[in-house]
Amino acid sequence: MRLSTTSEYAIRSLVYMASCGPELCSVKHLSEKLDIPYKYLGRLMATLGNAGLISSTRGKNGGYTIDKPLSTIRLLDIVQIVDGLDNFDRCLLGFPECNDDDPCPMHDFWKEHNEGITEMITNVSLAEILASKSKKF
Amino acid sequence: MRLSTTSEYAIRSLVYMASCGPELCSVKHLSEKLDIPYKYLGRLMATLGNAGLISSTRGKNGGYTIDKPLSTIRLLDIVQIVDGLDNFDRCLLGFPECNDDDPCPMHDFWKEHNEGITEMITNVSLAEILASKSKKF
DNA sequence: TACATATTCCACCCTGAGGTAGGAATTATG
DNA sequence: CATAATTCCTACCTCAGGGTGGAATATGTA
Repeated sequence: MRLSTTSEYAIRSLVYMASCGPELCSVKHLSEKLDIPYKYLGRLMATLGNAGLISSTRGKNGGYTIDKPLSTIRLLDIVQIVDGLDNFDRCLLGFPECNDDDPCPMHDFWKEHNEGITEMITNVSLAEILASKSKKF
Repeated sequence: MRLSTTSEYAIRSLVYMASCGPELCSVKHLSEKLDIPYKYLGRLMATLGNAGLISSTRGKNGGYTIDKPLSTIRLLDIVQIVDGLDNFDRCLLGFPECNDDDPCPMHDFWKEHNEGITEMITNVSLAEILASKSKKF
């Protein structure tokens, strides 16, 4: 019942970048601010860049920036790029066919939570997350 | 947002055993009925036995049986034995200190789902699961 | 040129899932 | 009673994938 470490890194990095506005964030800066391994974060940011979620600038004073409206970047998009969506909207016992008509033994107990989480990651965007009162990244 | 494969195996096996009543279930029988790798299931059942959740009988016509009231075996107990509880009641972004007073950026969005799931696995027992109308194991 | 930064390739460690090989206990059967 | 069959049990081995670090390369700025 958790995200992968990589997804955690990605979300935290993007939330921090969003909080910094349009200015460039280098991997080194992000790594130090968020206490994320530098090399690993470098590759993760490249992945997010290749997916079109962020854009990069090389050379001195380079870095990454978010060049899309924050409300268009949903949690779902981030997780999908990093980990895929196989672990979401999934039968708790792993049955490929599990629904109201042909439920697994856990279906009735799992359904509401599964749907709630799926709805949450689908609808929550960086804009909503930034509006929270958190002091952490 | 899923259980480990091993936890899935454990729950499915115990639900099936519960549905069989007090009679012995061999690993071979369970493996074939539930389509779970034989050797892997053997070790898993031994683990559940060592933890006291089920009891074993060796020799011909031997197997495993549940000798406790089904209402006393909670989903939490099963998952705890197999995987531990580190992945439950956990901050979505991995912060060790995350609560209403010092929340992470995702806290407000994750809290209700986290609490709901924790409450579900804590309160649902094999007795309730057996009462469901599922035809799968 | 010198430096800072992104980007890519390779090697490593740990864990989960699964397999191989045998030992220990109990029962069926000649 | 003796032996074979069945079953639990335990110790290692393999393999893939996630997370990590080192090193080298590409690309831009001062």
